[in-house]
Amino acid sequence: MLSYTEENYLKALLKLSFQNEERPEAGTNEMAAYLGVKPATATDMLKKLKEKDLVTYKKYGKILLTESGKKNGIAILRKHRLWETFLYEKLDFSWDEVHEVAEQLEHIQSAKLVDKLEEFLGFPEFDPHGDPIPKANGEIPATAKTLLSEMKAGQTCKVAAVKDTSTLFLQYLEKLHITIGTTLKVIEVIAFDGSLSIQIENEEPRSISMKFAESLFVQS
Amino acid sequence: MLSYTEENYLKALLKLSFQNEERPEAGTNEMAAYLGVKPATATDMLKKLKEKDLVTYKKYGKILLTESGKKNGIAILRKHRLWETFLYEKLDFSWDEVHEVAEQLEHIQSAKLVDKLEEFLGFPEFDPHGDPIPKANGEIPATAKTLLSEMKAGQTCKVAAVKDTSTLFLQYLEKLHITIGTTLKVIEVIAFDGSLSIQIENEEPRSISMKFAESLFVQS
DNA sequence: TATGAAAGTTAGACTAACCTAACAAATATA
DNA sequence: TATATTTGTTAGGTTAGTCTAACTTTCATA
Repeated sequence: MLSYTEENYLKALLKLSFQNEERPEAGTNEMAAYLGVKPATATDMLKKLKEKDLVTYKKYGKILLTESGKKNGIAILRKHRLWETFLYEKLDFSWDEVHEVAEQLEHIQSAKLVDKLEEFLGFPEFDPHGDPIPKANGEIPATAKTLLSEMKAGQTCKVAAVKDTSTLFLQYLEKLHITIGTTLKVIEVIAFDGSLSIQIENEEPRSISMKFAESLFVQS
Repeated sequence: MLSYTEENYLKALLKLSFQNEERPEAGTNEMAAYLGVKPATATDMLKKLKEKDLVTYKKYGKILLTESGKKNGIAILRKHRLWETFLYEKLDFSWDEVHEVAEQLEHIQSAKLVDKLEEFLGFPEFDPHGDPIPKANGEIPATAKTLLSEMKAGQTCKVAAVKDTSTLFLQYLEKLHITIGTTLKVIEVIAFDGSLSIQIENEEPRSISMKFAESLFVQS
């Protein structure tokens, strides 16, 4: 049985490994920063996780999840994303409100609960942010990797997922009526600053920044 | 903000106060036994709760919830019973499985979550065990107080709530096809041992023990 | 009403998760 | 390559919640 905190370390490591596929290992400071604790605290916990064979860890070395650690981490991510979906779909939470509550709900211990919840939601493949929901067996559905910023003028695409899940960005998306599945047409690409002119569904074209275009995954 | 443990102490005290309306106060040992900790541990925590003005506590004295403590306790009970209802109604959990998971879910912090959940469930007044679900304002719906054992031969009633929520009893009820709302007719009362012969809906009459009859609340 | 049992408290210790301050290793760069 | 910066570790301390063992108060009853 893993503690609340141990689970958070595993999830953090998993998320960090997703952020950079080529380099799935993380450093102590990186972990600490991600979790909002001091590096000394992370060092202690990493030793403990190593004892439990959840991570590979050597003094001054990089940290990597073991098979067991990965399995556990994925299980937590699965719960997190299923709960996010529940909050969004069934309880009418907005895009930017689901994360905080799901952070708590993901630690509820009950195998039956997760599986029943998944069934209740109709076995969704993606959460409200477009992130893939791991299956009970640990499989993770394939996901779009194309950024809106990679699109060329004239191309049409659909919003597949958000890369940046900060409240500010999510609220901005809501204001623009952009959600998962929204159709976007790239009207013009401004070479000068990487900004784009896009058409959201059938609305008037509007300009968005490069930062914005690099924060949305799309599917053409 | 209350800790997980503090919340459990408040809920325990509230439940103990319901068990005996005339005597809403509890003792240290009683609390400790209920929570599965040692009396010394309870003493420590009670001092802490007193500092926070959640209970009235004096050395060697009885313990009582303050207004604030009661309000907090009721809020937790509300969450517990709403989650139980969710698990039973929406996720197909059985009568005896809901409690354990709800014990965890009741500690999730989000005012919005509770209220949205209540709305999603259609503002239920009673949980799967027939216990009243406190409203957002702290009001607790009135509840049946008549025990099946108080019924006389010939009387008909409906099951309103279970007094004993032990797994063994709940599973036995399921086996007998008794649930909240089931109609029971008392055929005969055996003076010798307090056992009853009852008819469950339209099934053949069967005999139940006094212990059984004292564990079910009914409404005539 | 004196006294032994029951109920409750205190003192001291442990663990998990955190911290700060000081130090050590690794890495980047002048 | 020597050194400064970054990264990571160690040592020692804190808090919440728990424990055991010894002690004190209260209460029931002989």
